Amino acid sequence: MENAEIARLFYETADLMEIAGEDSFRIRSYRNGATAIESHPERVSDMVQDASRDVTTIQGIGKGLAAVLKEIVERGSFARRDEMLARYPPTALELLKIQGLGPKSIALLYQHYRVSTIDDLERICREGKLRLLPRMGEKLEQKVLRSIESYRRSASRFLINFADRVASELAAYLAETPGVERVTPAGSLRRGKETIGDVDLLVTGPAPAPALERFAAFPRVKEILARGGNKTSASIGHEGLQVDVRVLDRSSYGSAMQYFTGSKDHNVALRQRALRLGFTLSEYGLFRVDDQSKVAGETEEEIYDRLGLAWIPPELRENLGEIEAAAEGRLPELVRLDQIRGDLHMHTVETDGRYSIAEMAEAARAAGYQYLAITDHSKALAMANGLDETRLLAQVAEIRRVAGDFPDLTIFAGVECDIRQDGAMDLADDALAQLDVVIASVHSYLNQEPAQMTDRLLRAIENPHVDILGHPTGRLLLRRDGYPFDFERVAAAAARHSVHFEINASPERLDLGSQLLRMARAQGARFVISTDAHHIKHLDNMKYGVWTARRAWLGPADIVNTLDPEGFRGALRKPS
DNA sequence: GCCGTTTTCGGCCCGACTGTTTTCAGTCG
Repeated sequence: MENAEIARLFYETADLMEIAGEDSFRIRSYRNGATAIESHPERVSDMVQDASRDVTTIQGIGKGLAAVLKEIVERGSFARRDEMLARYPPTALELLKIQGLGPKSIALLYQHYRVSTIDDLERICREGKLRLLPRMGEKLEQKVLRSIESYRRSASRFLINFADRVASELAAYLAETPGVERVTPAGSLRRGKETIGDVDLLVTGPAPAPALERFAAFPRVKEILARGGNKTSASIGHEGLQVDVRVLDRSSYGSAMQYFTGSKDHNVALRQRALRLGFTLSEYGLFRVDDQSKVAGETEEEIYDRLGLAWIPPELRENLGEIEAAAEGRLPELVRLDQIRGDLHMHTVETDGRYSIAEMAEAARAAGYQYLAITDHSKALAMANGLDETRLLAQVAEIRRVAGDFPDLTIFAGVECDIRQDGAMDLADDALAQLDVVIASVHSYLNQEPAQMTDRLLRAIENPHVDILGHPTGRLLLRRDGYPFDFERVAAAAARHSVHFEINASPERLDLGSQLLRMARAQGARFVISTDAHHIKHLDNMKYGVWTARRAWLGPADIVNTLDPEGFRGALRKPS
């Protein structure tokens, strides 16, 4: 069983326990355990089955959860989960996603009205029955109805490029307020998470408060959700992205940045550390416990410093070992956007791109790159007018010709070759042999059995011409899960054959994601970050790929396209 | 249910806002 699946059982049970009103510390232990399992680089179910291994060596797993793990591996569930599911239907968990309702209210709704689905909840609200329950009223009823609508519309998450664009636009708008000095995004956007639930903007300066008024007057505000002296929340645009704007005093700007950047798990661990050292940490600063005197707050650096830690890059703040690493001075050197020297996956008008080879090269030059690879689709992707061998070789000649006009750039001739149903390449080996770079990607038959998909990918990796595995899981964020396969086996094979995994920087993919990247690196794999550009403006997406790599603790040495053109050429495999 | 530089027992992160109440529980981040 995969770690993600075990973690899901833990999270689900913890949520149900919360509705059941069980001990909150025990619930926290289940959640901590889930996080630990989720991010563990090796399959925990394998450890459970190996008598010589001990799962309690994993931080957050003790005797109790070890027994639970054993039960899960044996029969796919465990006693406490079964007991919870007997008390509350699993659909009740969905109600936790409705804003304004928490576990207590959900328990109450279930007790009084047997509400266990979103549809039940909507009916109860419409009938005016929610307001009859203790501590609930008409306003909550309206809020819940609005929240149901928004939940149904979008499942309330957004692609990172959309959130990033809204944040930049608003930051520029708010920065024009007199008295405002700085506007900075915090939250999951600053951490570079794959998808974003809402955007936090922090505003400071000599007199920042008027920024809240200006925010409320922003033309694209759809609905004001909350309005206080320090914070205004609104949903923006017809998409309804929630943006929270907070105004802050300069003296606590650093602590607020730290606090609102999160993640929650990182902050909890940091506050625990603060307490051990005799401090208490909040969004207002770091204070001594004994006399409440403030010791830090203006900058994040001084807060981390007073806690005996190096400053931790936001992408690492998930409480996945970064605090320990910062304490011991062994934070990794993370790859930076300015270290990327080439983009290795892009399409042209020859298939489904919008620009010519020369225009793409021009855009790559403008992005400051030393090289690029033209990698159009192969013939199996008929819908995209994919290339057969003849057209491909003609394009190679054309690439070589255009390259003459760009003496300062290396233009690699490549292809994004389909991996066929059985793992064969869509183009003949002698054609692939003419190319500098071959990306192999799956675009069809996504519903194969995991074992079949594993064999398919392994066969592709074994083809001596293949250099890169393109968007390796095929996922589309918020739309489609990746196809399942034995990731560890594929990663080990990729490492063995020097086939690099692509980190596809398209915000719709971000594939591989940070979780699998860490597993792949543990197997010895290396990576390229590419944009899969179909348009010159897509080259700008490189930064999202870099964020994803950073979230996986990857450094420049892990990323092959940080090398110069000759170095990169050398890192490609040579057919033996 | 976890964990240990004070601890194998007794702790376990912090504050604002909302709506419903008149002193605060629940939710949220």
